[in-house]
Amino acid sequence: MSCPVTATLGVIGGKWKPIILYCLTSGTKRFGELSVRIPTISGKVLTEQLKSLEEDGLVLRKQYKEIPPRVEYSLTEMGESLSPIFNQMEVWGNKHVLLKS
Amino acid sequence: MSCPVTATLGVIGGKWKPIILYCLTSGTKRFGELSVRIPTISGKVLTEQLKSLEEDGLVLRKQYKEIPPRVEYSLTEMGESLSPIFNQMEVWGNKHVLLKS
DNA sequence: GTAACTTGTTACCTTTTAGTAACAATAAAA
DNA sequence: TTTTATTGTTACTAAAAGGTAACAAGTTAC
Repeated sequence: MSCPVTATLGVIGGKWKPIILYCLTSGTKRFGELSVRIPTISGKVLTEQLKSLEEDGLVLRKQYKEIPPRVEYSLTEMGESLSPIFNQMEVWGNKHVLLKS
Repeated sequence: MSCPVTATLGVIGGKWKPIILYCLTSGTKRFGELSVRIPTISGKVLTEQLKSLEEDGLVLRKQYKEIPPRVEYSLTEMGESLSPIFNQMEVWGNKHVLLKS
């Protein structure tokens, strides 16, 4: 594949990944915190997407051996490097969607 | 909805819209040209997505009354304003995906 | 001793999304 | 006169994605 945008979308594209990644740009979050911030995603799907992001090296999963379980998700360096994309989305959304209504 | 990134993704998110929009950043394209540049999308879905993008004011559809039909798609001013987002995706894709292999 | 806490997994079912094939329309080329 | 060209639409089918509910595990609080 020679198109860099297609390549990027292959990793961060889809219905849920961008929002999950964006949530993590404001710092480490537990599973439950992510669920609260993204209320429309089901637990099953959140688990699946986080696993996929971890496999792609964008998200770090840190599990504490406690009961009840505690798991923290954060961005890797590669995940952090996505921030310019989300910054631009933020700028655009403020200008073209939120200020419209 | 108060999150600008969620707002942006509501308009340009999904499996196909980003790539269609990105294709159009390099200028007006006919339906057939888009099909060639995005070979994995079926005609049905391309029609559906273009219609949705048109309804959201990102894409302009210009139909010529000729036989065989000729239809040209281009970005509106609002669609053009997305380019910083795609530029950042281009930068990221080159750096983190394409140069890896 | 029983319930609640948290982060999952799994099985099953529903919904959404997407693919395929047939059809339309008509002027120009073969 | 039959085929080709282009951009769709529609009906039907297949695949992907997502939702729900049950279950697990062990410590702490009731």
